[in-house]
Amino acid sequence: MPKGEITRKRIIAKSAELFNRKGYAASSLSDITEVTGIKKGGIYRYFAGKDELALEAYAHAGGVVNRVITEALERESTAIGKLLVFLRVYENVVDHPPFAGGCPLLNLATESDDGHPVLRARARQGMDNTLGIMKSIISEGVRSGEFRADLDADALATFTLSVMEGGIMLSKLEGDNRHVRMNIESLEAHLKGLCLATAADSR
Amino acid sequence: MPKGEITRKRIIAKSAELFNRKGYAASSLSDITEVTGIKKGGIYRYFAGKDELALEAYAHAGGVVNRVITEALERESTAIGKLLVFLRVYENVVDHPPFAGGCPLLNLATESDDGHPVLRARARQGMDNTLGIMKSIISEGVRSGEFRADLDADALATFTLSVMEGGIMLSKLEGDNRHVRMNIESLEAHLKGLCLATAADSR
DNA sequence: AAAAAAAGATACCGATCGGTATTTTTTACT
DNA sequence: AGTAAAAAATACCGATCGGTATCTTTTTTT
Repeated sequence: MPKGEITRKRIIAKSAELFNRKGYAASSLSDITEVTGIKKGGIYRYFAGKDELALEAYAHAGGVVNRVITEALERESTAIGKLLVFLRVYENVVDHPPFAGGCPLLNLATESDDGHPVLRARARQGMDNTLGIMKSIISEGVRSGEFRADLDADALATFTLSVMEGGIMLSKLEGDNRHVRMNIESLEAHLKGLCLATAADSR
Repeated sequence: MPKGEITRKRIIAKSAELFNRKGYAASSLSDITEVTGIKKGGIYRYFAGKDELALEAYAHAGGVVNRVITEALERESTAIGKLLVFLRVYENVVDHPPFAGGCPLLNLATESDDGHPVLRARARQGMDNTLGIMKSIISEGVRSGEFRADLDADALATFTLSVMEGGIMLSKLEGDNRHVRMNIESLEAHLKGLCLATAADSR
C-alpha cells in the first residue's frame, strides 16, 4: 500500500471523529491539521475542500457503525433480537459509543437538515439504508411467523429508529446511559406485547 | 414600553429562528445583522456576545414551543391524549413547526452535547423540564386509574420524548411528515395496548 | 546511487470571524 | 423647542477562516 494512501485514510478517520464530535461547521481546517498532524497543504493534496473531506469522513463513520451493527445482527436469530441490536450497540453511548461522538447519522441529520444540501443528502442516504435494513428484518419476521401478518413494517422501522435516536440524544445530553437502556426495555415490551403473532390483542 | 426594549426582543426573536435553523456555530454575527436589520454596534449594546444572545434566543424558542404545548395540553383530558400532544404539535413539522427550524431542544442538544457547556446546560434544563411535565402527566394518569399502577413513569416519559424527537428528526431530514404521523399512531397503540389499566396483559 | 515522482511543509491570499471604540442619529423629557 | 440620554450606525481591531502556490523533504523506481 502506497504511503499516501495510509495518510489519506488517517486524515479521514481522525477528522471523522472530529466532525462527529464538534459538528461540521464548528470544525475548522486548523482543528483538522491538529488531530491529523498534517498541515493544510498536505490535506488539500487529498481533498478538494472541507466539504469533500466531511463527506468521506461521515461515510467512514457510518461505515464503522454499520459494521458493528452487522456483526451484532449475525449473533441474533429472532426479528425482535435483531431490532433491539440497533439500540444495544448504543447501550453505553456515553463512554463507549460505536463511533466517537455518537450516532453519525443523527448528528449529521440535525446539523444539515436546514442547510448544507450535499451533507443532508448523505444523511438521508444513510438513514434510508438503516430504515431499509430494519424493514427487511421486520418483513422476514412476518414471513417466518414471528410477527403478526398485518404488521406495518414501515411504521415499525420508523418507530424503532426514532426510539433509538431519541434515546441516544437524551443519554448523550444527560451523560447517562439510562435513557437508552430504558428505551431498550420499553421497545422490547412493545415488540413482545404488540407485534408478536401470539400477542394478546391479535383478536 | 421603551424603544430599546422592543428592538432587543426583535433581535432575540429573529436570531432565535436563525440559530434554530442553521445552528449556533454556523450562524455568524453578519447573519444576525442581516435577519435583524441591526448592525453589529447595535446588537452589542444589548448582548455581551454571541453566546449570551444564543442563550436568550434558545430560551425564547423553547418558550414559544412550550406555550403551544401548554395550550394544546389544556384541550386534552386523558393522560394518553396529553402525551400524544407532544407529538401532535409537530405533526406538520416540515411546513409548519411550532418554531421555525423544528424542535429547539433537539437542535441545541445535538449541537452542544460534545462542546459548548453553557449551551448544553440550557438544553439539559429544557429537556428535564419537558420530561418532568410528561412524568407528572403519567403519574396523574396512574393516580386517576387510567394507567396501570405499576407503570414506570420515568421510562414512559423517556420513551415518549424519544419517539417524538426521533420522528421530528426523520421527518425533517426526509422532508415528509409521515414519520411523525406514523409515530403518533405507533405510540398511541403502545399506550393503549400496554399502559392502560385495562390493558390485556395486566394479568 | 541517481533521478523521478510523490508527499508534505511553508508562506501566503482575500474574506470573514467575533468584538469594540467612537460618532451620528433618534427618541424622550422638560 | 431645546437638550440630555438612549439607540444605532460607522469604522475599525487582531485573529482566524477556507484555500492555494511554491518549495523542501521523503519515497519510490530504475
